[in-house]
Amino acid sequence: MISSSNLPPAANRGASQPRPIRTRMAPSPTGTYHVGNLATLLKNYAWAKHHGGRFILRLEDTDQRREVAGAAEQIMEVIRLYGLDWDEGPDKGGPYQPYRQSERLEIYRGYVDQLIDQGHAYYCFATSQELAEMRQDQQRRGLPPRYDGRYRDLPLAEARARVADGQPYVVRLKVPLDQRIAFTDLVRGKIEVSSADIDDQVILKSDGFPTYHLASVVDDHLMDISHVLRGEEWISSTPKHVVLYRALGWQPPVYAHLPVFLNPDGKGKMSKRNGQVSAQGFLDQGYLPEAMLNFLMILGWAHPEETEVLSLAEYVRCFDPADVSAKSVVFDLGKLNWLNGIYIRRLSADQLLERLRPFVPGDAPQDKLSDYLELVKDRLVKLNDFEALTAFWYRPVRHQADQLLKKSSAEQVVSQLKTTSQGLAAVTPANWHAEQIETVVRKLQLNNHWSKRQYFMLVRYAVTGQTATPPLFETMAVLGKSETLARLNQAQQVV
RNA sequence: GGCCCCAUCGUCUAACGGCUAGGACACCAGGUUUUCAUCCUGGUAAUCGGGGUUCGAUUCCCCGUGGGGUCACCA
Repeated sequence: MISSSNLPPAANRGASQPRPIRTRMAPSPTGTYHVGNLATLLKNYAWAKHHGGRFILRLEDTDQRREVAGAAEQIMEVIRLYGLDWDEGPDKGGPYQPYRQSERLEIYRGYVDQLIDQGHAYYCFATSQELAEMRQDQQRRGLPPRYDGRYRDLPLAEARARVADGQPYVVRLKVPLDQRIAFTDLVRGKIEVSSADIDDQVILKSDGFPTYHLASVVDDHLMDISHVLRGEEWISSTPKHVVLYRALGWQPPVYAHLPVFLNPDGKGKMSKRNGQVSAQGFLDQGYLPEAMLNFLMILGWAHPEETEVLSLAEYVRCFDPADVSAKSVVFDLGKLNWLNGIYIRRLSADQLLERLRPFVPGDAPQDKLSDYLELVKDRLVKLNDFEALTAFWYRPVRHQADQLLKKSSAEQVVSQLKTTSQGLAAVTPANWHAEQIETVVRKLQLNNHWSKRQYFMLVRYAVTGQTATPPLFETMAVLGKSETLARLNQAQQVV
């Protein structure tokens, strides 16, 4: 055998099969799915697909108290609404099932016992109240709140006696006293902390459920997860996980900690208090899923050619977690709106109409929708703008006298409106087209030497009750002859 | 407060240690136009501060400052 002692360990494995790339997203069914989680999911998905690997969905339902009925289904639903999917998961199974942590309790229990037997974990009998008091006391004295290790050195035999006696307990990880704990983050390089700064984490709760720390480490290992891409807020937990991997004698996955999203005002982690955060909520507002995904792609990451509008396939082709920004990023709604507009305008009339269905108000006439859409398409930022943009066509308008009289006298306005009504009344219903209306109205404007600006705006406001509308003649054509005339008359009455 | 992470236009970013620091959004101005929008053209705008290393720092190192994250029987 050739000596390879001066080669790094990885070199020794060079000849063997490369490890398959497997990533995961592990949502907790405690509420609605956050866009930050969706962005993380997208990156995990892309990285697995980039390598032809597999993307796993795992349910972290280890907190019985916070679990919300139906949340798991909603989360899976919304992920699919965004056009993403997983290769293995709670609903479709897979070679490493089950993918629901509440169904894996015996597995965790086995490793907890092993850790206790090997001296890497211990029973702790401190009550929640006791711990709360301890923390209060520490804070009062200006000390960092920490577990003080009061049961760390209780002889195992005694602890087991107490357990047998029926005393409630948790199991804590026995973190080494003073070691350097290091790991490599794909985004930031080496991160190192002292184990002295790590608390003895609870790994098994008194209800027999594992905590996140234990469950995720065990599952990531057992499910052969190669890369863990997760939010930056996990950086400080990662050393705990590294300690656990060591205690269990396993190799940690490759980590990449992704930037957190900051509120649009730039202050603090994006939160419900400061606006929309739920992935479903953005869809409900009329953001297109593909626009959202595109936005999440370029938030904190740039395409090699700086392309900003790109498909999921292109993203999968180019994405590399090492290229992700290390700094937290502001969730810039302005840019999202811009992208959404682009994606809306890219849709065909039929496609757009289909997407619009849920946003069409009940009182909008179905047979006119495509006419409206034609005129309003360039003005839609979000699909739910449709109602505000089109309501004047099918709902009564109210005129403000001062708006009608803004640019000229009452006599002038009445005369203009009356003349216009008469002129348009002469147009036969069969000829009620934008071109014909335009011919009539333009002729009136020229013959009477009216200001084009003033006159057109007057007619616009009289007919729609608004000062900003789609092109006037098309708008009147879609509105119909009788309604147009009725509104011109109504405006006269107001003056 | 302890620990950790981060720092290029307002925002998201690009720039083997080597150009007038580039692009996009937003903003402003102009064009098209009956308004609004779309579309086109142009413009304002940045390397946090101080020390090093170097012929040369946006880039590497240190300190400061600022921002963020985290310190649960939640994930």
